[in-house]
Amino acid sequence: MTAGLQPDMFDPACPTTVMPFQIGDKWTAMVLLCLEGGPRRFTELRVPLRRVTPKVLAETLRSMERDGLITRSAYDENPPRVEYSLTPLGHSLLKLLDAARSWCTEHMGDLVAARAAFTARPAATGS
Amino acid sequence: MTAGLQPDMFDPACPTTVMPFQIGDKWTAMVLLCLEGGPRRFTELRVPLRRVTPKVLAETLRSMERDGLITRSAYDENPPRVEYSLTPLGHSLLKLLDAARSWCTEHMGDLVAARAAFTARPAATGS
DNA sequence: CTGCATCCGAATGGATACTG
DNA sequence: CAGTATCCATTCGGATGCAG
Repeated sequence: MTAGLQPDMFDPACPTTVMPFQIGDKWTAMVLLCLEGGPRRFTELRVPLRRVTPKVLAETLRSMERDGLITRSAYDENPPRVEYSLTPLGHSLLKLLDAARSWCTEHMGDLVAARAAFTARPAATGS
Repeated sequence: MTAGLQPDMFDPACPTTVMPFQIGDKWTAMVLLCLEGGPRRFTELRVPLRRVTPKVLAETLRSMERDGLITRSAYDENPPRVEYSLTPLGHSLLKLLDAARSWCTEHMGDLVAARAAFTARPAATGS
């Protein structure tokens, strides 16, 4: 496979962005997801992650590599090519991420309802 | 139960602090854990969380309440008393947290090893 | 006791521009 | 293409002090 990544893979409008769960840095989980389908190149990752600047993406990738979540393979060609891929450890994290996503799917309604209820509450005892 | 919380429940030296997960804000997960055994009072939470200032704890609690993770019960007594307890939603999150902790337990070795390997690496191609 | 207000410092995340 | 370097804005966590 390794079909191109969908540019709208992480729609900013997606309500899951307000989920109370985070893996690593802000973009770590998304990178994990992007890498799920096979190795990806730096620029390739920037497509669905178009909100991230190269600097931040590089930092994220670097820390993920440091933690053994991904592998960086640089090919000394011209033009240069670098590929990032998931390690077994990264894959195992993916499972956890999946659990988190399940939770989100399952309880998003409650969450939204809770927020709505909370917002509509201030008219209580006091003012 | 509701026995007193252990002051060293979250030892700063605990290596799990470097884990790549986070639920909500920095302290959310710990509050969740503290509330696992039953309702707790504000000051009571400050014992194991002695590193957190009242302001931040209040903020954390507030946002957790907003998300329907906990319930805040204020008793208009003298002296004032306020108790926080987990909602079903909070409990369900606890399960997820548990999954995360399992992952940590299981893969912490890999993580530490990866970091060590990464640190010891810079002597590669170049200087 | 509870927890809000103000001010502050550190850390993140990011924009822009430049290099191998 | 794949980053790095510099600078900047915002946010976050926190210290201190005050109020109900």
